[in-house]
Amino acid sequence: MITVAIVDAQRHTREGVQRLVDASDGLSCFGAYADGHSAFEAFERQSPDIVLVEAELPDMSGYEFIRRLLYKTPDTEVLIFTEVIEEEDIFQSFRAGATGYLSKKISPSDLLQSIREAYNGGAPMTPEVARHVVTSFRHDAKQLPSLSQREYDVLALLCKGYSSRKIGERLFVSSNTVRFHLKNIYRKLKVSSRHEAVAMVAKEGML
Amino acid sequence: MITVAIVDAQRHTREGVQRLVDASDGLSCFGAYADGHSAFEAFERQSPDIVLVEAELPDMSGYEFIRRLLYKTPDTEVLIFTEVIEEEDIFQSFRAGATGYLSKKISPSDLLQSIREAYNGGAPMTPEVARHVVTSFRHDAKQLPSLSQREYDVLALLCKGYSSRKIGERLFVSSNTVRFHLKNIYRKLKVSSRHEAVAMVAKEGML
DNA sequence: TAAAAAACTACCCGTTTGTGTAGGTGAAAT
DNA sequence: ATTTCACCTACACAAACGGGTAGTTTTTTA
Repeated sequence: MITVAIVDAQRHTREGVQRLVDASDGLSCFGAYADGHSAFEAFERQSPDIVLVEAELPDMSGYEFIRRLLYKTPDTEVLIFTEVIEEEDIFQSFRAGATGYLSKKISPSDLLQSIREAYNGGAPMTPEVARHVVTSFRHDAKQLPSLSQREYDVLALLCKGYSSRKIGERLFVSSNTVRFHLKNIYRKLKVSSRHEAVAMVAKEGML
Repeated sequence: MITVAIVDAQRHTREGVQRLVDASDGLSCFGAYADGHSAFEAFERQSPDIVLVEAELPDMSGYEFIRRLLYKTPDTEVLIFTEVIEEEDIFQSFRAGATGYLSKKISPSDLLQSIREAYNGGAPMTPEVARHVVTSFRHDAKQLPSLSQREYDVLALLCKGYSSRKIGERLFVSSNTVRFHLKNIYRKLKVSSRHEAVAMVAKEGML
């Protein structure tokens, strides 16, 4: 039996989910709560397997709720269940540890299916959300100045925070050589300091 | 009519997909190709709406295929369709511009459903893949040493690549003051150079 | 095999940086 | 009311850095 809790300010939503879940095979409603604090209170002794939570609760944001919940019970699967899909909120939620992100427009059967999918190691998302997530990985083929293999090695170590000397030790060359490579890297990247280079690598997501 | 092409080394797979697609409503098979080059040749005049491609082709990797294809026709939706799911390959593919990532274990009806979803602005993924993608966003709530507001300002500019002097100009303080703040930032972050600080900010995703 | 590219080392010079020390202001907390 | 904290400035010194020049070896490629 998979236990499901719903945290949502609207009574209408809570009751709807509760009825749906209780009426389905293999799922049972753990509880329904109007805000974050009453949910935490109820989870004091035992937590549900799955929690559906709104992106914005009256007393805290959805991702704050997630962060605090997972701090106590990291194995709970949290699904955002929201009316409005906000680009930034998607990423905040996943960063906080959400397992999925669903629109309230979803059909009842798809909602049940999503809950089961989350329980079975998936990450159910509304198609629109999935597209947002996937496109966030795209770099616009911003192709990187062609660095030589050695330059990549040096740059990689630089981005781990190593100094010229340390990089030299790692690569079995002198620090002079490292600085020589750095000069060429700077030229190709059009920067003029280590921290600029590291910043650019981070921003462009290269390497 | 949505046109679908399949690029896969195995004849068995190509023929299976071709038959499935042609037998379905609203989809038609644009063509089936055993490797990247023959696909590009065929796409010379016109491209299909959707391309299913293996993660590893005989003549190039799946993501190289994607990169080159999208360079010519950015509106094509490419779905990876693969036997083996490799963590790293998922991200490479999405970075290259893949719209979805499917396992060959998928059921025929789910495959058709996925193609339609891709066409309609979604990003179909096998549940396992979705979970990988979503967890990649998680930072383990590694919360950052508490920096003061000013220190955050300085750090932010540093991470944009500015020098002490430039930061000072931006914040209307002397470069000495900037260096003073940097000292304190280093102490709190347990680093001892600008590029280390930038590297840490990038890695931990703070700021 | 010859030419080109990459990798390596070294030295110089002016600037920036890291670190320490020493102090002044104003606002918030006790 | 005193302390704490963030914020600011200044100066000094050694170390590291960025940029230039110059040359050797190794590997790739034509």
